[in-house]
Amino acid sequence: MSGSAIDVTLPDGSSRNLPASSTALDLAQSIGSRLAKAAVAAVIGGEERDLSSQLAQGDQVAIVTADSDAGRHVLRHSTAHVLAQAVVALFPGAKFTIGPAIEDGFYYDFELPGGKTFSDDDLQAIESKMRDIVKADQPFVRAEMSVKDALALFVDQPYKCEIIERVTSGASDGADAGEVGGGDSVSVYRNTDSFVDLCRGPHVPSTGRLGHFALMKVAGAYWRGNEKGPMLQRIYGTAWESKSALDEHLTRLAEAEKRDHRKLAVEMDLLSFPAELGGGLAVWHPKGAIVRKLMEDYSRHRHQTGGYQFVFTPHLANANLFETSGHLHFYKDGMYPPMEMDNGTYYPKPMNCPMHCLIYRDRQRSYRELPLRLFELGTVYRYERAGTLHGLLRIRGFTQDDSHIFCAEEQMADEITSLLDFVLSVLRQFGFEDFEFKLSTRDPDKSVGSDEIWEKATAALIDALQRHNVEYSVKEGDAAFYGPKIDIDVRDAIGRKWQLSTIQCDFNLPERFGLEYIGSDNARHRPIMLHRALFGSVERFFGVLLEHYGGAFPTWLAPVQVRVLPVTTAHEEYATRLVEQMRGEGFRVDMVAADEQLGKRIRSAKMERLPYVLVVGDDDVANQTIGVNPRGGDVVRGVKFESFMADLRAETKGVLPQGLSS
RNA sequence: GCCGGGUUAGCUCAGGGGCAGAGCAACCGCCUUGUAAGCGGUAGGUCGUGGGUUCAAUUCCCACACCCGGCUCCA
Repeated sequence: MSGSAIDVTLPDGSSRNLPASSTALDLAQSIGSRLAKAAVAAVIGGEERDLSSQLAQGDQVAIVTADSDAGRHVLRHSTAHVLAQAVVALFPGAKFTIGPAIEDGFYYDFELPGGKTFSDDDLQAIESKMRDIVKADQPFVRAEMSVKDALALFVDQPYKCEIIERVTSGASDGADAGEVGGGDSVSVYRNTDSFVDLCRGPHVPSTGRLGHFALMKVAGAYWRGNEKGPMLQRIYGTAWESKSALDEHLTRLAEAEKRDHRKLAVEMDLLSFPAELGGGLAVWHPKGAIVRKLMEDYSRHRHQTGGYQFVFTPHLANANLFETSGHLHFYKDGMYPPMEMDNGTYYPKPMNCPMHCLIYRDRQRSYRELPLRLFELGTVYRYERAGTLHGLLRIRGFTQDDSHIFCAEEQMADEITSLLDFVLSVLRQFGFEDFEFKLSTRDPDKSVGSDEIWEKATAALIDALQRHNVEYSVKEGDAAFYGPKIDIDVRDAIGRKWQLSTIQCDFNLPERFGLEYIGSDNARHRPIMLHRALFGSVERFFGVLLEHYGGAFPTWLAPVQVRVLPVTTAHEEYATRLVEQMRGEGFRVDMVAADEQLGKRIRSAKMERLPYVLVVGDDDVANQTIGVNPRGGDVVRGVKFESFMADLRAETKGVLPQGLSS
């Protein structure tokens, strides 16, 4: 081995001998030209660096390729720089702020002179300018400089100066670190004589490595996410390692758009949001209502057999109740305004828990009654700010599948553990298989109760998660004001994540309401309260389900399960007999008479996403058979009607108890 | 709440200071049909609401309601 050579170690443990002062790109080159072509950055000694970084003797080096998560992150971050350069070139005087890579893409926030805003036409012009920059194959040249020099360099860019000052003064909350790194010096990346951006990197070697991107939309965004700060103009884009990856992404977006629950709800005549009713308030049409009812029936069935007791509580309550619970203190702005009445002030309820506390407190409780599980499909009203409403997913009046479990402290861990089983089992019935767990902990500024009880409650939740042996992430400071919680996310049929269920531990409301039970020691004790919702909001869950199934509800949930189509009028009598028999067994069935051609009627049924279309003609009348056209399957002619019925019964059996299937 | 865009027939959308348009759906005929759009006809509108400019406003301006994309918020 010559003295002027170095050895570096690759991720697989092998080592490689290179000439001294070789760069990461040289290393990639020496491994293979295909790798070098795919390379966008390197990880040297655990740190993400540019490909132009020089390697030293003994370095651990991994080449980051464009088709990895880390590689796409680099591509997107670099593309954001190109966006900034294009905007600065096209809009003289524009101030650029931050431009990070995000899931599937990137954005960059700008402030335009005179408070101007971007239009869709601007977006096209900017994208075209970006393509010029890519074509010019400008290098990304890294430089480190002192804070003083950097401040001088960005003298016309107040937001950049603010970032530099915050990071170097140690005031950064971490969000800025992605831009500059930190320490006494900062790094910048220069593309041209006129364009240089503050950045930690790494970046691709040159803009020619980019190109599979698209600008998606323009939106307002607050500087530093601060509602009281200036409103900036944000441009969102997406960027990928190849044309095919970009196309796939755009196809996924189109697929998601097709599944949009607001669109499907109109197409399938499920529900609507009449403007006359006011924002965020829905009315349920018969076909949406039957699906919702089935969901609720299933929920009631599971709760009834799961040891819960049903309760009902009113929609309004005296302000005193919400003062006791603390809701008025923490969420007054999110509550509907009060109504003054002869004997006091009343509010529409934003939560059911205070009322369940009153039911508990109505009489003295014994330890023998615990855990006491109260369940209600309780409709609540929350004054969501106008700009936050979003179909069924963010709505002002909604129904929670809400339970409050009152238990002794020593029962808490077991109760949470069995609750997790219960939640997952219910969610699985709706076709969800992929779950993620999040533990939210206390925010000292927005909470009540002693440190001690918060620690106990958090420990109980962690214990339950560990007993289930599941991975979970921790969200610091995300808890409710009364206690920590576990939230459960699910992935839907096309891989999107939705937060649905929540299990919350509460030592505080029992104290505020003075809840007690008499223990076996004949002394008074304070119960623990567990809040939990599986669907969360029935409306929101319905919206998620609609997108998850793309409108094609499974047979047990479908508004119409079977449609019978007589080939001609002559077969209508036979068709009617079949319909009556199926309805007699509780199935949801209809018939469309032969006023239109069969092909047209089949098409309509398919567009309505019906699970089964039965076609009956001469052969079928003669042989007591049907033609079965199942959703997503092949047509089978000459099926014995009884055989189809046996399959249909088997398919829907056991979800709901007898008598609740419609 | 903030920034931007939007609202025309039941739905999807075109149009544009001077008689309001299409496709699908609906309704009425004809066709009697074997697995994803048969043919013909009819009807359907205070162009989101209110105000303003104008000889004239669905079109331009303002306000409000609702919707969409984000931001912020989300017990």
